[in-house]
Amino acid sequence: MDQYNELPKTYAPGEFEDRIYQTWCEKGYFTPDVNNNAEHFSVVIPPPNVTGQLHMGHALDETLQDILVRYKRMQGYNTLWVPGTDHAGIATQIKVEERLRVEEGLSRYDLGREKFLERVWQWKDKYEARITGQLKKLGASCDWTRQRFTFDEGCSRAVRDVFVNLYEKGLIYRGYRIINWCPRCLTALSDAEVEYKDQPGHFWHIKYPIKGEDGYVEVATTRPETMFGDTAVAVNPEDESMKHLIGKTLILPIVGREIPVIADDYVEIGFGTGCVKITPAHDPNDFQVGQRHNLEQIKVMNDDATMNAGAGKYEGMDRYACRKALVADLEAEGYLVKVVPHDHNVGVCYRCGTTVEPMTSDQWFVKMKPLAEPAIKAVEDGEIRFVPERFSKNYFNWMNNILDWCISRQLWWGHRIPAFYCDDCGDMTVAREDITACPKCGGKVRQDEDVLDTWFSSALWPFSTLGWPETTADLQKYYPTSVLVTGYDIITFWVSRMIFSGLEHMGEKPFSTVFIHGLVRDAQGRKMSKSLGNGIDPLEIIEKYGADALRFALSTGNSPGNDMRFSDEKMEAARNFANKLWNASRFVRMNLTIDRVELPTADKLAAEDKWILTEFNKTVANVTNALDHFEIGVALNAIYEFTWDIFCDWYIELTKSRLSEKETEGNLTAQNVLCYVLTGTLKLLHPFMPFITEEIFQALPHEEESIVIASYPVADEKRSYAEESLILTRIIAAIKAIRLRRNEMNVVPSRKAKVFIETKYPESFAASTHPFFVRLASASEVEVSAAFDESVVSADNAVQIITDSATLYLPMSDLIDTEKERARLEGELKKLSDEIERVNKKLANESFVAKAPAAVVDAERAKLAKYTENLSGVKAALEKLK
RNA sequence: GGAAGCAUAGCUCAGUUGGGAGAGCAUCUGCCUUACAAGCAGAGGGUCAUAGGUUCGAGCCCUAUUGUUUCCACCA
Repeated sequence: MDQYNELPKTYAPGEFEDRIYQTWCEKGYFTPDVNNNAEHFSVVIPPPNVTGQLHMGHALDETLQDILVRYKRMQGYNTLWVPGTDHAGIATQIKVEERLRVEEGLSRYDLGREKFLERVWQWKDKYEARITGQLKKLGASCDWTRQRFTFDEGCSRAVRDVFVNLYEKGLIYRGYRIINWCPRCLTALSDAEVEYKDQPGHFWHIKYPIKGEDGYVEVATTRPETMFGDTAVAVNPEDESMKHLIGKTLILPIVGREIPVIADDYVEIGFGTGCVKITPAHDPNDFQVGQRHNLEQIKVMNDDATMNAGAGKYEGMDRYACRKALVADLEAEGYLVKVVPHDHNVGVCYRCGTTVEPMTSDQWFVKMKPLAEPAIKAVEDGEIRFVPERFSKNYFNWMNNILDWCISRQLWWGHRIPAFYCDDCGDMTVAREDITACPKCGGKVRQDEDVLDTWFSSALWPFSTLGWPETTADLQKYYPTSVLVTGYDIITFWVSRMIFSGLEHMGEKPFSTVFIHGLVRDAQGRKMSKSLGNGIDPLEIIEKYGADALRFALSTGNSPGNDMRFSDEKMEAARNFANKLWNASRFVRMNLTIDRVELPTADKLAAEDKWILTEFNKTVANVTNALDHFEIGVALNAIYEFTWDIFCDWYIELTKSRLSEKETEGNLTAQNVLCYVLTGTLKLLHPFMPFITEEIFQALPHEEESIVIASYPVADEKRSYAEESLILTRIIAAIKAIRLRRNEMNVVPSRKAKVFIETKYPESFAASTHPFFVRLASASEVEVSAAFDESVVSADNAVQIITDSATLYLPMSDLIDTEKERARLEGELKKLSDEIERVNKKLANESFVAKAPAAVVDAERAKLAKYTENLSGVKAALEKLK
């Protein structure tokens, strides 16, 4: 045993986690051989944004991935986990701008595009390194030789190719459309990037005078300042009360411009005033109406949401200042009918929270319908599967109603759109390589200033990271990837776009399974967020409890798609489990003399050995089954229960007597079984808690160089002994019964007493003469007999305990309160009678006996027999008490 | 407005083909039984949201209701 490490007295994860991770990397365990013929299992990491550091949500996501990846690696798959980060265009740019403003008082314009981008790259390097460090701390078994970044050279190449391909197929176009505009970030946003928040607001009812008449039309609006862009008022053609207005001309108050009344069924009869002001340049619905009626689009705001010349005397005012001033003026001039409070949903920028302004603008779009169709089909046909399945509804809902995707962003940090405009002839060229001269006239060209939506590059992640557009060995081996692990909050942004991108550009789905997890919430169930300040830093947790404990806490009780709460209590429970495993291993380690483990043949195994092997194999089957179904929490729970409740609480105790007899065959057998089961348990647990399992693995006799590359246990039927395990079931029941009775009688454990056992299974209890039983029965000595021997013990001086397989007599008359004992027995009598009645009723039910499976009926009959027997035992005991 | 999830012990949650409900924490009792007090041995505690239905049998399947969370759409 000398060649193996000792285990220090206390579990101190900080002492070994970093060291172990470094060794793993040096040994190259995480770098698969692409030429290995084994079936592949590949995962691409959802690339964290380089905006900052990892939070608990990431820790959960990475932990789940690592569990799957390590599991499959141990099962012998050619396993690859590609790590990387996302440039996160708008989010990162905001961060860097913010820091520039705070620290240097500069804007990005002060620096200029090139210098500003240099700063962003510096930022990226810093945070990418930080994120990488965190992943390593967490134990993520990523292949760092294949690390990628959405804005690295290869990914940029992929983006460029995809853009040109789609453009050439007519699936990317440039158009003057209405888009969501963030006046703070000064960029267009896609529909997915707008969040809706309930805000209190008002309906302002305004009079629009009818030209040539005394009357007026009353319109209601939540955004009066857009009035300057009105080019019509619409009414529903079916609305009898409004019909007479159609075709008339109105005069915009304050402005004095003339606009027509048009008919459009977009207007809902009965809602509001029945008249809707139409502002095609500042409202998506009005834009549609405007298209149908060929209305002029008048933009009344600048990019920063101040009013432009279209707003006349309000030019230069902020939109809200303008609103206030305008309303005041309308009121003063008698145009304001009333103001009604009205709560409504306001779209805000998902990055900065500023209220977005719908605006017409020149932008690039991806035509979605043709791309969405095959993507919908792939999920419908089950080629791609969501776990849990219900999230596919989410996906269908989004994909079926999808509108064209606005992909251009007026930012600097991102993939520049490869469109070149000629100064001379005005032609536009979309090119795979940068050009300087116009292919048509040779004139000087300038590249489009805009960059692409950051999700445009993330959409390509499953194949761009494997080398596409080159046909690399990695791409051939590892695409399509096996599982994508991510939160439900990102299905529309990312998952859906990866699916249609993979199908379009690779001709094949990007992954087979989408494993969805929930959010990590705080102890009160709130979302963790910066503004609430309730975020928990995974590094702090690792510092305090260790990475294994964090991983345990995140995976215990985890069920697919459900949110989870994170709390100190959970961390303590996790750390306690690690500590338990540590100490159990330390116990095994200090009793070892063997330096090689060989499971003894069945004839040498003691009853408890057969029992623990049987239980172990049951656990293996349960764990693998759960993992195969992504039931992470269920799998871990099975390991937890086996480790603590079965292995530690019973088996280790059961081996103590043999371990104390040095150099006997029994001792060696116990050592081997202990080692075999403990090592197997470590392997089962390794995907969940990689560090502690490796540290202990190295301290025990082992064949494989590292537990990382050891093979995952397979349930071994030949090493399961169901029948002989009943022996332990009987003994454990007896021990528990004795403990309970002594506890009820307030007998201190140190007080020794004899136990007499009367049983139908003397062979089972023969084992109980073994010293371990003495120990376990809490300081009792044991005598077994097939029949009750009045001469040794009588009811007058003994407590009787009746279990399924034996009657136990504890001669403790001096400790017993007779009345108490009688009450207890009567309680028992009542309980048994009730049970017998219940079972009798059930068995008397003819349809139950006829229709229920035979096994179930037999089980009930067996129960009845057992209860009846126990009942007579209790009756006899009561009799004797008298 | 459309859709989905959740509702189980005081708290946080498991419960995988329907066969008399479990864990962790908390509470109570007793233990320093030399691997572990980050521990050991026990105990108490639940009309499985409500009402119907299917079934011999429902925490689990179906319907409705209530509460709650989330996603999508969005009415000027």
